[in-house]
Amino acid sequence: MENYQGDLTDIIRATGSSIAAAAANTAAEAAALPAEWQFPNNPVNYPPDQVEDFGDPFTHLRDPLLHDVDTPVSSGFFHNTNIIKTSVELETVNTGGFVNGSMNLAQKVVLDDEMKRPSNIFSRMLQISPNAKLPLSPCDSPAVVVPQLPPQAAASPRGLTGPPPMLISNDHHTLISPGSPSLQISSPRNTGIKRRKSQAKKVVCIPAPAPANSRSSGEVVPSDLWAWRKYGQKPIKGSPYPRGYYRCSSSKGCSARKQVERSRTDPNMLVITYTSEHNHPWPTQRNALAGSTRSQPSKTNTAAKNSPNSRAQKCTNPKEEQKEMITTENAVMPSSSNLDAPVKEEMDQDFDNQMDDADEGFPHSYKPALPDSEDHDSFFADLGEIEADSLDMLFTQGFSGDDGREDKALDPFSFYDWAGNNSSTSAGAATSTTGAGSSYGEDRKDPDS
DNA sequence: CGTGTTTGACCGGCGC
DNA sequence: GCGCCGGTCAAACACG
Repeated sequence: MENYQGDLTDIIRATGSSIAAAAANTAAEAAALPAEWQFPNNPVNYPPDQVEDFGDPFTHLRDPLLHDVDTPVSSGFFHNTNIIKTSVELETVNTGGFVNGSMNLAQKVVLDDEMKRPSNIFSRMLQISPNAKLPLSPCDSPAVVVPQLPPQAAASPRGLTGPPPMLISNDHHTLISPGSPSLQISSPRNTGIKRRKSQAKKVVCIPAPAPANSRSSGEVVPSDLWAWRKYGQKPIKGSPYPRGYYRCSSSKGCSARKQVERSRTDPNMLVITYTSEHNHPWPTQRNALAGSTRSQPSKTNTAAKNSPNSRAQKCTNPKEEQKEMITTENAVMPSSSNLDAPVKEEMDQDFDNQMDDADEGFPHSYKPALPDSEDHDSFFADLGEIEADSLDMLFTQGFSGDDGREDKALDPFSFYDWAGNNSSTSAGAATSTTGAGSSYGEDRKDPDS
C-alpha cells in the first residue's frame, strides 16, 4: 500500500461518493448547471452506484465491502448538494495527493488491491488491509497521520468564501473541501485483526475533546443525524479507553452499527468504526430521531466544545502500522465536513465478492427527503426540528454560499454534537467510562442468567 | 410510556 | 482443547 497524500478527496469521495453517484445521474443536469451549488432536483434517483456511507454523516463513504451498490442512502441531505456534482467528477479517485487550496492535506493511503467495483467509489478508494490491526485505532497508525491544519485553516476553516463546500482539485482527482475535516481512510487489510467474518468496516477518526474535558473517561461521541443506541461497552485490551457499541435505532431492522473509542495514542481523536449499513432512509424526520432526545446536543455547547481547531491534529501514532489509511483533512463531507476527521475504512478481503452480492442497501427507490436547492430553507426548517442549529450551520456552511450566510457557526463539530455535557446523549456519550461492562475476565463465569 | 444507557453475562472467533 | 478477547444480549435503570 502506498500512501497517497492526498486529501480530502477521500472524504469527499467518501462523502460525496454516494452522492457523486447520484450526481452522476444528474450529471447531465449538473453540467447544465452553473457551477453553483445546487441541490439536485431529483434527489430521488440514486444511481446504482451510489455509495453507502453506512449512513453516517461522517462518512459518506460507502462500504465497499458490504454494499456497494445501490444503496442510496445516506445522508441524504447531502446528496442534494452540489457536492454531489463535484463528487462525481471525483470518481477517479485518488490519486495523489493534492491539496486543498485552502486547507490541509491529508494523507491517503491507497490500498493496494484493485478495486473491483468501479462503480463503487469507495471501492476504488479504499481497500482493506487485513493486516492492520483494528485494535489499534486507525488513528493511531502512522499512516493515518493527519496533518495539522494551518493555523488559519484551523482557525477558520471556513474561511472559504466560496459556497461550495467541496472543491475539486485541478486534477480532478481530489476534492477539497474547505474546512473539511480530515478524513482517513484505511483499507487495511487487517490481517492481524480477528474480524469475525468478513465484515466491511468503515473507520472514521475525528477529533474528540480531550478526555480531560469530556467526562471523565467517558467517551464523547459526536452525534450524527442517525439515531444510535448504545448497546454495549467494553474495555479494550491495550487501550485505556473503553469502546462503546452502538446500533442504529432509527429503524428497527437496521443493522447499522458503530463502535466508538478513543484513539489510544491520541486521546484527542475518536475512532468510530461503522459496520453494516443502514437499511432505511436517512432520518430527516423527527420520527427518525424519536427517542433520541437525549442525543440532542446542547446546542450551546457544541460550538464551544468543538473547537476543532485545537483538536484537529494529527493522530499521533506510534506504533502500529496500519498501513492503509487515508486521511483527508478538510474533506468536504457535509457532515463531517468540518470535522477534521480522518476517516478510514477497512474492509475485509473478500468484500469484493460480497459486495457484488450484497445489494442490500436501500432500494433504489429510496428517497430521502431532500431539500430543494432553492428551497433549502424550508428544508432547514424541517431539519430544524431535529437540530436546527446544527443543521443550519452545516448547511450554511456547506452549502451556502449563496446567501452569504456566515459561517461562524459552521463548525462542523457542532453538527455532531459532542456530548460532553449532555449526560447521556445517545450518540454518544457514552460515557461510560466506567468501563465497564464486561471485562475481560468475566467471560463465562457464572451464568446465571 | 417510549427510548436510551449501563453493565454483567454469554457467544463465538482466533491463536496457542 | 483451552483461554483470551471482541462483540452482543438483555435486564435493570434513567430520562423526558
